[in-house]
Amino acid sequence: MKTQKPAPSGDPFTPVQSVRLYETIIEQIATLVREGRLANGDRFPPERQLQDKWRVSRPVLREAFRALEMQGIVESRPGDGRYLRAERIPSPAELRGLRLSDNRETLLQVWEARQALEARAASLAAVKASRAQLAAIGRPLRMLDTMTSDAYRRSDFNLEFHAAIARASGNPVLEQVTLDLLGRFHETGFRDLPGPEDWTGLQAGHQPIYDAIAAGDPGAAENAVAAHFRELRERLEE
Amino acid sequence: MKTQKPAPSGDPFTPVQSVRLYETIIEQIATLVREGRLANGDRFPPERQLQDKWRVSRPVLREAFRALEMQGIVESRPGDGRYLRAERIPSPAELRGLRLSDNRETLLQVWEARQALEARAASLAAVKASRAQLAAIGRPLRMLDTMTSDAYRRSDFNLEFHAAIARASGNPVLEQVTLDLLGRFHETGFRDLPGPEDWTGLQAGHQPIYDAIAAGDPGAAENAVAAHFRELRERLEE
DNA sequence: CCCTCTAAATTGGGCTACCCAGTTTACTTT
DNA sequence: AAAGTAAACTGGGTAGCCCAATTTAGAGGG
Repeated sequence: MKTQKPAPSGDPFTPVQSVRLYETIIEQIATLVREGRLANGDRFPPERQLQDKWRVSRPVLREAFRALEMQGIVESRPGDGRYLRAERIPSPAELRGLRLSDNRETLLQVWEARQALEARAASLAAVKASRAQLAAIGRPLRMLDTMTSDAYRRSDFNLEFHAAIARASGNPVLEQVTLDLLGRFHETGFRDLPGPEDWTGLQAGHQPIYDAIAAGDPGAAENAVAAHFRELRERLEE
Repeated sequence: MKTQKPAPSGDPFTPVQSVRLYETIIEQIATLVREGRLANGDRFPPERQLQDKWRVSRPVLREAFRALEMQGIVESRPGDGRYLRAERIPSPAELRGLRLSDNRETLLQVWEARQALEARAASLAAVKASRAQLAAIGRPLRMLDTMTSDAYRRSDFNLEFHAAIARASGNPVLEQVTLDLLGRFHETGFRDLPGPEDWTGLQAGHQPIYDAIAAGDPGAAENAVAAHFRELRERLEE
């Protein structure tokens, strides 16, 4: 942490979080789709037209479309138009992605979701992992073993280890979702958690996972992941 | 499907997908964070200053920040400034969310990830579901049973059923991730899949899940979900 | 000296108007 | 009828302006 401003959020009266215009525009678009006035491959009306219909400026319109564009819901083709690339528009809550506070509870929740996903990933990896992918899993493990004190880089290697397993599952969807949670997990204070001294314990939990995958035993891999999470969970709950 | 323009994408030479300015700005921001020049609670430099430093217009800056804002990575406070609300900025690929094509393969991948998550969710729901939540699971099931031909509304009830289980898990993170996949699954052509005639088979797969949750048996719930997915998967693979 | 109140500076939210480059469309020409 | 060309249209991007909320600095009073 750096300057770490006091995070001005201590006011008792709720911040009310005024609604941004671009959000209401996203709502409008969602309505458009929900009512069936626009289907999957269709082209949106041009900016200038929507701007007129919804009474907002072009920049605001573009903010909304940009946000949807990044989610893969809309595709923009310069000189051509914008196209719907989804069957439905997720609710604002879904679009927002999950907002995690960094209390112990949400940490455990992320943990739980990760366990479900990574157990599966490990199981698949045990069957499908290539030699290169196996090496990718082993590398951060060895680094983790070698490193001594640098907690920051250690946490990176921990992330790398789990990411490598997700990748080795051969399922891009599983991988992306796991990566996402991995990221959010990092946010939610990775270093708070294992006592700074028992990094060896962490490593001890990783090794069996690697071994099971290397041995090509999906059941063992799944169990090893479950055991790893269970142990860290217990350490966390006390 | 409606007008369904021919989806102008058949050109052999790759579309190259020119990089948008706002994406490069996101890269810049990510770099800022990666290099440690900005940490979690910190405030960003003001728009006018970044605009000067990065040589882009304010609208472009705002598009970038808006996109990050929707992901919960940045918080904007009018009259105050923008704050980092994450430990790291996801890679562009992660930010993009997953782009799914609607071939059979990605469908199976989504399937796999869903199975991992929903089995867990059902297991948790069996232990923690309240009466109201149980009712919420049962309702779409009954509707599914009653309805006859309207495939569209049927698919909605199917979604509702799975969403209710995710919610009953009591784990918001698990719920959100599942919901996200559920949405993408819908995109990827829900109706292609079960033969339009054996909706009863679908219902037959749902019932045991409900029963196991109602009975408070986590193991049975997990197995019921696994069986349900396995069956549909087989039907899909042929 | 400290607290309170006020006014100016700062910051994000939003709009208007303009220019540019790629695409499509319509029209002319061959 | 086919090919070529110019105009119209569309998203990408910029510049400059105003507004409201917030912070900050300073004046004033105890």
